Amino acid sequence: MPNIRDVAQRAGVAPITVSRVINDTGYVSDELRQRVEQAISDLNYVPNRLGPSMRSKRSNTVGLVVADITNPFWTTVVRGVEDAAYKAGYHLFLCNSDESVYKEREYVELLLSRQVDGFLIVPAETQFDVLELIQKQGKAIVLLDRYVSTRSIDIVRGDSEGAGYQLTRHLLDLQHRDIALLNGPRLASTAVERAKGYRRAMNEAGFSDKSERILWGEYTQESGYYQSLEALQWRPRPTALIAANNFIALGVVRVLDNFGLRIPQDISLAVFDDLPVELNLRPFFTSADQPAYEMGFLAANTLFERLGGNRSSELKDIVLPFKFTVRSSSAPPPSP
Amino acid sequence: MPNIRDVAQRAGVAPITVSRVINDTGYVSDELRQRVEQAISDLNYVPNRLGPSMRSKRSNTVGLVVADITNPFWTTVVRGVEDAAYKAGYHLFLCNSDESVYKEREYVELLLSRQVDGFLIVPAETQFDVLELIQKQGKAIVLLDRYVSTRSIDIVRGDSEGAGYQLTRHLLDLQHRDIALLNGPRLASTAVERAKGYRRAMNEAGFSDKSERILWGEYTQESGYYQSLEALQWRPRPTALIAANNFIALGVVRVLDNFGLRIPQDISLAVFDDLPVELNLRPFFTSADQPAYEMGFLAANTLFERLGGNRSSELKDIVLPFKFTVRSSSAPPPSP
DNA sequence: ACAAATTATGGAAACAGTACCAAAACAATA
DNA sequence: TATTGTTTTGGTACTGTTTCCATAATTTGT
Repeated sequence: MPNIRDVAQRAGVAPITVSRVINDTGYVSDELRQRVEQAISDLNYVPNRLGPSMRSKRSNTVGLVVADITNPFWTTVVRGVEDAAYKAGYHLFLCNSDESVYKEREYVELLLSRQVDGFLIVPAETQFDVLELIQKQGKAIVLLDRYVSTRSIDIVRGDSEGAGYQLTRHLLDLQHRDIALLNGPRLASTAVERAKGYRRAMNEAGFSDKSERILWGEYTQESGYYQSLEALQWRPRPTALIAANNFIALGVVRVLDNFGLRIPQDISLAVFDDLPVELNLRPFFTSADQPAYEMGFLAANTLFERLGGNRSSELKDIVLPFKFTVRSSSAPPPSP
Repeated sequence: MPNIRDVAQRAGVAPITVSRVINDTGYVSDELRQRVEQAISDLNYVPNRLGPSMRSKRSNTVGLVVADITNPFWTTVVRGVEDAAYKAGYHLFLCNSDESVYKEREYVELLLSRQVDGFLIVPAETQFDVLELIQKQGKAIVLLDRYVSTRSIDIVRGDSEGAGYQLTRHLLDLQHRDIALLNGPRLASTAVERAKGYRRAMNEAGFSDKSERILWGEYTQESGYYQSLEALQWRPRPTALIAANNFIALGVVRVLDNFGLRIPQDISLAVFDDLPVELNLRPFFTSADQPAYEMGFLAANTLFERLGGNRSSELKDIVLPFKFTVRSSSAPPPSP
């Protein structure tokens, strides 16, 4: 692989002149420019951006750490990030944390050593000390959807609390009284917020905190499966379930199918963030959808802005509205 | 951000000694090692891997260019790649080509200038001259699923021809005679192969090439929508449709729903690569599933092997078997 | 006791590009 | 003609780390 000196030699100029041709900076006569361009194409020269990155301490790369790109919600977020990065001339390092704090830390350290300019992260837990590490290195961070206890970080997130309230309220309005929330991990801020919204709606409807029916678990289909198995054993049996994400909902449906319980005739179901409509054969879930693509796009642009210079500007906490859609998975409870 | 010299100074040693401590190479006395480790933690020192990358011409990064991570099939492939990369200590640059040759080229050039060690690519078209560019730079490539006309490149792919044959054969066995294939782009090798399999089955059943019913389009829901609109106008109307991927199938379902045509009573449907089962509420499509995760995992490992040294070994063309599952979207044609 | 091997440490150079400074050639102005 | 400004080109230094080589210091072998 030729370097800038090889090109310079072939064109009979100094390396710096080649640099000027490539980057279109400074003065270069037409004659030299032509000779340089010829040499570049003769040698199939591709400039090496590692050198400049070392000097300028800017790599134009960003680390993207998500829990699992297999989940269509995050896929769409990633897609938004990617589009924004493409437009802004940044490149993405894709990392899957699998909700593991250990893997998260490992990735962050590796990304730091690769000199990424900034981070887009979905933190696995609310306690997030890796973050300190990043900030000590003077790198920018923007959180995706989930916040952490240290609040001094930019974040772009969905309105989990509001969505929790809305879904619960919808079921209450249908006259449900026994509503179980099949929630995500206690350590995910989104799950905490969803529970908050649920509680607010329940309290407003005159239920005390004691009648809370919250099951903490994970954002997986398996978790949804076991959570609904458990919820169905409660007496009185819940007449409505709220699934804290799309995967949990899928686990729920499997269980209800097994038990021969019809949705919504026997039991109602409302869901957070849903599958993207285009993946759904026949849209069915009453759901509160988060604007996944916008979340990714906005978060990335927030990061790039920070990297562009305005480090001083105030902390951002962008909360995106959800879209509530009533479909056929919710109805009034069966008459007793 | 401190560098290795800062650490060395603080520990009262030479930079090279710090390097030895970090990488656990060569001889270092316990005393110095301890002093160095202290200095590292005092300064929050994170080694910069850009320097060594420049010297060694190995960045331990790989460019991953896919058409669209929004498609669950590719998402799963990417996930397989990511897992393999994590294990092998590589980092991934994620790029979305959107099936555009232009974007593809742009990304490849950028990735080259970032000194990636190799490429994992889903080529947008069968003609792929960007590839030459890569090979001229002496970088390794492994293709994902789709081959290109120049066959001198490693590839890991699904058995598109076999799956095409199997799906068609299944419908023929059910006594369908008018079977339309709603296919992907003419320039995608997978679509070409799927058509081949379809033809082979049709010919075997005694149909001449003239009775071919192939509609070329794109691997999108929209394309599936318009393709099925067209196919339904043919006389005799097809009694069965084959969708060349999951998105096309979703477009088909939308149209059939609109027309009030029941699946499979009025018309049968068989599908390539399907949605991952875990995303399907109630699995429904008779389908030929490609092993997406394995494809990504194997392709990545093939690349890492090449990067590990055995450049000389012979060309690989790994064809993965599909999984054929009969579900409720296919049945005998309605009696006339 | 002396040579040889082992352990321990450091200096210089190299990777690729560009920012900064220097310097020449030429044109325009006083 | 002298001065100033503009255009054009190049030399040097710097980024962070490690490979290669050199040089001690210490231990082992005979």
